[in-house]
Amino acid sequence: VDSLSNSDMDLWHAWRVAADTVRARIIDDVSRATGLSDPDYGVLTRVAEESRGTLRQNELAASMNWHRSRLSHHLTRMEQRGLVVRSPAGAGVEVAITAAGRAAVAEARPVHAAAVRKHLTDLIPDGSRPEFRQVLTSLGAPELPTT
Amino acid sequence: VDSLSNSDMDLWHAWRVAADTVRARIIDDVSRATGLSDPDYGVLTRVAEESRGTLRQNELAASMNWHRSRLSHHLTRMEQRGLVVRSPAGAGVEVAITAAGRAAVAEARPVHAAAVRKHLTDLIPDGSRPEFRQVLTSLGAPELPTT
DNA sequence: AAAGATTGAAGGTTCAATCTTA
DNA sequence: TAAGATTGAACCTTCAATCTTT
Repeated sequence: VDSLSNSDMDLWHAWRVAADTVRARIIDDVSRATGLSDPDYGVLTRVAEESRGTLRQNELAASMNWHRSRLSHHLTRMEQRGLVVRSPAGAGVEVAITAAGRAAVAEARPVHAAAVRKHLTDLIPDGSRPEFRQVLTSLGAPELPTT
Repeated sequence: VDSLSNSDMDLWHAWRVAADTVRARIIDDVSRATGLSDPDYGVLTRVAEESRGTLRQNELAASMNWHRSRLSHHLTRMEQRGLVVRSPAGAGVEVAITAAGRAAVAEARPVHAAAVRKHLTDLIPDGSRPEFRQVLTSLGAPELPTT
């Protein structure tokens, strides 16, 4: 068939609106309050959770599911703003969070948590949570290899 | 509080992964098969659904929830590729889909429908649909004015 | 050679400033 | 004047090509 059933169309629409809305609201709250973009926040929290505040650029990219070049471009901008520093490490590069970077995360974390609660988790009735979570998990699961 | 409960964190994580995954898969299928980006597809289908294949640029932006400038930049690129044409209309501008634009939509529509089914609706058990849809709708609902 | 990183180009998005026409 | 549209700058993302170190 070349188009969606009413029921599928309806679900698709609700999904798209919800996904766009929730994402935009959370990003907006965080960036408005702290000046950090969503990618900024992701990189900083990921590096900050390492005990040494340090991570191989390669592993950072892999753990965030980013292309090498995306991370490279982004770190260039973040380094210019003093949030992280790069230094050569063997074959690759090591990324370290700076004091300014830690301060930014400390400021952003509670704002982010509040935004997630306000725009997502608080809006989901307790009774619906388990099933909702279950559906989300299956949507995000890796595709089965085609063979 | 400045961080999320385990339950909230878990739900947030599942949400984010699912939202990113579904979006990426659908966009990927469509763009790989037709060369249309997600915004391209959105603009074309919106204009194509008008009986005259024509829409005020202003109304197009409003109905897609886009900023004026975003649409202006995007139409510039689409016009260069021959998918739409702009012409002055009173105070504003009228956007019309071209034959090439219609052909592109015709090609993309079934691909898009199949992708939505494959990556979203087919993965949701019938029994979960009503409640899932209900939750999505409340997430996407407009914020209550804060007065 | 292979892995890791960078670069430039092109598309996409937002913001603020500007221009145009009713 | 006000609504509608455009522009340029800055940031973000992807892709392909290149460079560097082991």
